Amino acid sequence: MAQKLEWIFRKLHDREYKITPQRQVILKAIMENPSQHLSAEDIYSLVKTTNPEIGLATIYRTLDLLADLEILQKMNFNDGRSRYEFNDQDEHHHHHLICLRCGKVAEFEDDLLETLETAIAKKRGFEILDHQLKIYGHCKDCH
Amino acid sequence: MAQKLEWIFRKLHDREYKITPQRQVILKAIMENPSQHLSAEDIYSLVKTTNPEIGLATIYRTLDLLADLEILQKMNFNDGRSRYEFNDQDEHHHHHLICLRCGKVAEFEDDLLETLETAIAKKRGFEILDHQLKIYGHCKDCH
DNA sequence: GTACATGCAAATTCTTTGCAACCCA
DNA sequence: TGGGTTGCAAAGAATTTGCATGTAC
Repeated sequence: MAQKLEWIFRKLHDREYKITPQRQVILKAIMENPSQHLSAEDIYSLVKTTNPEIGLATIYRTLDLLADLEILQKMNFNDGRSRYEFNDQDEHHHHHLICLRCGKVAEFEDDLLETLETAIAKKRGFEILDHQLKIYGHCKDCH
Repeated sequence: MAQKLEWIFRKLHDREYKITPQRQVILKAIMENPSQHLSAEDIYSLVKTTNPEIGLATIYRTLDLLADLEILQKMNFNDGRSRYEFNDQDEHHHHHLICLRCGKVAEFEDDLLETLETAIAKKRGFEILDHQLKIYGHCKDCH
């Protein structure tokens, strides 16, 4: 984890972005809450406990930056706000099972899509960079 | 197409919703612009040419209603607004290829996901009602 | 020292809501 | 007729922006 942070700092540094305390605490907050699909507001409240003076605009600007750098992935679950999580390109992609009753979002891993992707790429001349699969339904508890 | 409209009117009627002229023109506008992934504002401008007095709030209320009835599907392409299209449950699901350069959204059909879905359903006890696959990359023209 | 970052508040944008007038069934 | 619907304007919610001040490098 410290290793991951270092890697990110280096990525920022390489592109001449400053490693500000705000950026550090925001990254730490996200890192300490894995698989939480945090919104800007979520991160704001997490970070305000240690850095009360931080502004919500800084959160938004930082999240935008990190998403541009492909460090975070910006996602949307149709609940009116964007949510963010690490974009671990080295790991397998994971997808989301969204319960329409309780709203819980679970994750699952999968490789099956890869065969599908190569087929699409060939057929449509589309260069695939990323994908997102959302499955809606009722989770075990609500079913 | 007239048949589809009739089916929708019947669905509305069955649930005691009124078939107002506004609802009719909104449905027609969406029907006459297939595969366009229209936003509320898009539909507003389409409809205003023939019904200048219509209000944007009516568009939103109608789209909400139609999405609740699963006549439309509400989708999100991270461009800051919701987009809508018919939810043709009888047809095969189609998914989206989103170009990160020009923003074009193309569709493709697929059944491969079904094997994946039954596996998930069994393993996680998750009852699947719907799914959405988005693939990001560069389209043929931008590549 | 300087250009990039931040905090604050105001502005924007999308969407929702309250309410009186309206009109489909 | 009467309750669902509409249009309008105002309210809300999420996100962005302008600008003076602050600070990483």
